[in-house]
Amino acid sequence: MLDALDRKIVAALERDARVSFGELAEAVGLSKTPCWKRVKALEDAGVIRGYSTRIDPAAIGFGIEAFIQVSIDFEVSDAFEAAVKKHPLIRRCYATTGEADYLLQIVTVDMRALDRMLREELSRLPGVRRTVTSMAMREIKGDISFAEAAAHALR
Amino acid sequence: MLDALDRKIVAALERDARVSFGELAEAVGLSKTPCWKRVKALEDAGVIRGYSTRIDPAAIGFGIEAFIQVSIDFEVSDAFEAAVKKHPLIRRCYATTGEADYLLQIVTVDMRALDRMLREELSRLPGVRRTVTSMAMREIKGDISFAEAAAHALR
DNA sequence: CCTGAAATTATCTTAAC
DNA sequence: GTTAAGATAATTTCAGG
Repeated sequence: MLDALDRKIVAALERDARVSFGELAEAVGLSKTPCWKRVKALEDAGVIRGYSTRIDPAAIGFGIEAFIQVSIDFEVSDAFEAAVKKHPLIRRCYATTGEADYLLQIVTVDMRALDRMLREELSRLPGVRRTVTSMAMREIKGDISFAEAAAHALR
Repeated sequence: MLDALDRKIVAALERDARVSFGELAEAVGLSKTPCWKRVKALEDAGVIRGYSTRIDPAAIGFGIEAFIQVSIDFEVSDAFEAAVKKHPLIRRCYATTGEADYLLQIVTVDMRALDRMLREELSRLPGVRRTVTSMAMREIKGDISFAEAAAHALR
C-alpha cells in the first residue's frame, strides 16, 4: 500500500513527469536518495506504468473526437479486440456493461474522415452489429491525478 | 504543421516522456541540439502540453471505473462544469452530442463507493436531471500515440 | 528507513561554427 | 544543421542516525 509520501511523489510525477529528482525530493520533503528509491519501487511494483507526453489533438491535426458504443457478436470478440488494438485512430476502448458491449473513443481529422471511419472501417471490424456515435463537442476535463483522487477517496 | 521528424519526436516522447535527449536524438536521426530545439518549439507551439505519468488505477486502490452519461439543465451548465472540474473522482468529462449532454468517466474504490458517488455526489451536482451509468469491465486499449495516429490519418 | 556528502557518470543547455 | 564545452543533474556508494 502507498503511504502519504508515495502519493505525494505520484502526484508530483503526474503533474510533471520530467521533474528532476532534486526538485521532486524537495517537493515531497525527502532527500534525493530515498526519493529515488521510492520512485524505483513504485515502478517495480507497477504503480507507475510509464511516463508519457500530453499532446494537443487539435494541434497535431485531429479536429474531431467521438465516442462510439459498439455492440458485437461475442463469438468473434477476440478478433474484434485485436483489430481495435491495431487501429491507430481508436484512442481508447473499454468493455462495458449496459446496452452496448464496448465504448470506443476515436479521433479523426474532420467530419469527412469520421464518416469514412464509421462506414468503411469501424462497421467492418470483426463481429460489429451496431454502433451508436456521439461527438465530443468540448473537453471539460482531461485526466485527473490518481494520487489526488486516492487522497480524496481514502480520507 | 509538423514534419516527419516532429512526428517521430512526438511518438518517442509519447512512448517514454523521460527519454534523454541523447537517446531521443539517436532514435529520430538527429543530433542533440536540433532535437532539443524541436522539442522546445513543440512545447511553445502547444503541441506538447506537458509530461505525465501513467498510473495503474488498481494499484493505487481504484477497483471500479465507470462511464456516466449525464443530462443537465443547461441554465446551470457553468456551475455543473465547475463542479465536475473540482471533483477528484471524475477523471474525464466531455460535452457530447446525442441523448445525454455530458459523458463522464469516474473511478471509485469499490461498488459501495460507486453507489455513494452516484447517489450522494453526482446526482447533487448543479442541474443534474438524469444519469445513465455503464461500468467499465475491462480496458482493451489505453491511450494511443497521436503521432502514430497522425501518420496514419495523413497517409 | 531516513540524512548527508562525495564521486562518477550522464545529460542539459548555450555558444560558436 | 554540427561539434564542442561548461553547467546541471542522475546515480551509486558510504558513513551515520
